[in-house]
Amino acid sequence: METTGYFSVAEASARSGFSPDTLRYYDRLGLLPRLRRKSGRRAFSEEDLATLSLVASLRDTGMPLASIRDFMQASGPRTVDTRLSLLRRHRAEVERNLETFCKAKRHVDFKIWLYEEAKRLGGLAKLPPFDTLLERYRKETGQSTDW
Amino acid sequence: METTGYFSVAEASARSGFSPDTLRYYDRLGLLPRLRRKSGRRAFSEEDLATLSLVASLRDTGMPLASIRDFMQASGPRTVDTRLSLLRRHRAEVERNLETFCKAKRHVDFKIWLYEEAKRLGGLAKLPPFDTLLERYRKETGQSTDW
DNA sequence: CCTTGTCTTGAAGTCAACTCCAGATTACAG
DNA sequence: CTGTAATCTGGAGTTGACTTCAAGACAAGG
Repeated sequence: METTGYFSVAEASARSGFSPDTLRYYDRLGLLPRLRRKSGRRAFSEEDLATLSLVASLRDTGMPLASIRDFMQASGPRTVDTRLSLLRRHRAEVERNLETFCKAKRHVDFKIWLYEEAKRLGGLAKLPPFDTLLERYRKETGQSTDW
Repeated sequence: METTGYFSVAEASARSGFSPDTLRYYDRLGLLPRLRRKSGRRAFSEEDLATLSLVASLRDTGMPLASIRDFMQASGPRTVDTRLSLLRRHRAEVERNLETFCKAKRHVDFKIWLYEEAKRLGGLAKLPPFDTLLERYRKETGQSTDW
């Protein structure tokens, strides 16, 4: 149990949402350079948990683990500059991914609308020509169809 | 060259953005059930290109290729119902992914703000306590900090 | 007709991110 | 003190999505 201000792998797993195996894997990859050991066993501090939360966010926005490692291992007098530069580069990438994602989502939304329309009319065969459908969709939903 | 209304792998690649190898791979997985052959070679129709565009959107929103195959192979009298149900299930997933993604992005945005602040103050060590920083960030940017 | 470029296949290789395993060690409850 | 549960390590296995390869087929231009 947590009495020392440090957490075991199992506790860190419960608090971070990563599996124990994934935590050990991340440690091995060097994603947690400040993680300490107590008699051979990993002892996660609050700071390590905060690091894990950032790891999750970077990973969830598509940053490769190798880049997360580079970020986490940045140290020395230029730490701030290095990290800022890595984060800004990543944010640009994230912006592009979000754009791609939303565009693709709009395509999926249109397809759902289209099959709902087909269902209402009683079959795919009964749908009007594609151009007409696009027109109607834009009119009814106000969505752009730029995919 | 395109004279027959059909496209070779290379042409379909140019028009879809998928590599020729990826197109053959997708065909092998069954993502293009309506794709035909002319004397042994793949002949992509306009319809196939439209299918590929949807494949891209489904993939870009995180649908596994096996699920895309299931969607594309749905046929028979219940095609519309089957596809609608798959698409709706997927959209729910997409909604969740988008939520996760945006939350993670906000975390990254905050980190950038934090390192900019550290730079302005002349080092990480000069930053005020974390709670204070969160407060300031919320005030200055109007962003929630729910990560 | 012949060369050249594009296509075909099935199989193997790659890569990222886990995930699992075996065998050894150690902390803690009874 | 002893048994059990959690941890450790190094390494192997898995999954998904490609990517590359080798060997053969064939169409079109010169």
